[in-house]
Amino acid sequence: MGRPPCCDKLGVKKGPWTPEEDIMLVSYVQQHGPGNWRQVPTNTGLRRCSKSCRLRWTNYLRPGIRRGDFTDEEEKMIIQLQALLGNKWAAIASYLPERTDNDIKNYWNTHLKKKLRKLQMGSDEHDLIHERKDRFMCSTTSSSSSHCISKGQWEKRLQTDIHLAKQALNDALSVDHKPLIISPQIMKSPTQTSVYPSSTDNIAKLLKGFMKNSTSNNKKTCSNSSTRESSDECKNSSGVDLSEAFESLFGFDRCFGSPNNSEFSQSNTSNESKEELQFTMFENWLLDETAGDDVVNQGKEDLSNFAFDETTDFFDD
DNA sequence: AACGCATACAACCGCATGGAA
DNA sequence: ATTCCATGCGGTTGTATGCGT
Repeated sequence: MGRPPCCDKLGVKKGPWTPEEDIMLVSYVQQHGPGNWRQVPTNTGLRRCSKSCRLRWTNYLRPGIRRGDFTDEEEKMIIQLQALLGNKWAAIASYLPERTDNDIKNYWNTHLKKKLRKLQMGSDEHDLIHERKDRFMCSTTSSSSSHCISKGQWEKRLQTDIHLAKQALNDALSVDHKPLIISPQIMKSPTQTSVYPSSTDNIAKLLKGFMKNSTSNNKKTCSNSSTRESSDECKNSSGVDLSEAFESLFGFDRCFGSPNNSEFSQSNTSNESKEELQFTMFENWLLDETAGDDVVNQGKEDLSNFAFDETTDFFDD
């Protein structure tokens, strides 16, 4: 029996999301929380497949997503984890809570794959290639190795590392599916909120880009690009000040600290009672999500002890 | 300035999985 | 035990943008 399509193909919009659609989706999730995606198109009026809504939320609108350049630390971590786990992007993403699996996957495919290939093919000298292969093997394996090892040893070590990684994953999953925080930046942060900007940022950037585009080219809708630059024009084609509308929707953003997190939140006036009112179920859900990381951090040293120090010169040529 | 190619990334597609009925 | 549904996941595609000629 064939599986029915996840959504009616007729009348379902595809392609890039507009800021208006984003706002509709985020406001819905704010009220109802994520989940029950099947109901989202019906309840929001979005002419999108439920799957598309979920994907848009998890990959772009969800709070806590950091976009843009990957740090060296993140890069190394991805390489390490990819070596251990393979293309298990969701598993890898669980170690980089600010990044989505999609982002990591894209980054791997567009940057890291190439970098590694270059590293392996970069030298004409055969010996040098061997030396680098050995370095690669050393650097992608156990933290405890400070010298290069034979292939057999390397395979054994890899198995051990996989075992450790699995253990760490189990640990992570056993504590209420909280992500394992490895990033030093996150470790250092006194509260999770400072590294957990709301989705406001994501849409704020997007909106600004949209406004820029819509003023110069009304017929073209832009969606999503973190690279879109700012514009002072924040009205859409219908004259609605989207930034204001957005602010009214997401004024709670300031509750999550980080004043530089949101361009919109900067213009907020302090109003405690208003803030309290805006402290919705959605926020509680967010806060719940951020709780308990300290507990998770315990006993996660197996994986966090990966020898980043051994790979610090990984891309040095 | 125009064109073509390369790159980056958002979004889609189809399959897998787990849970409820 | 079986079916159905919701969601998760990884691979792939489409398109905007950048860059070189």
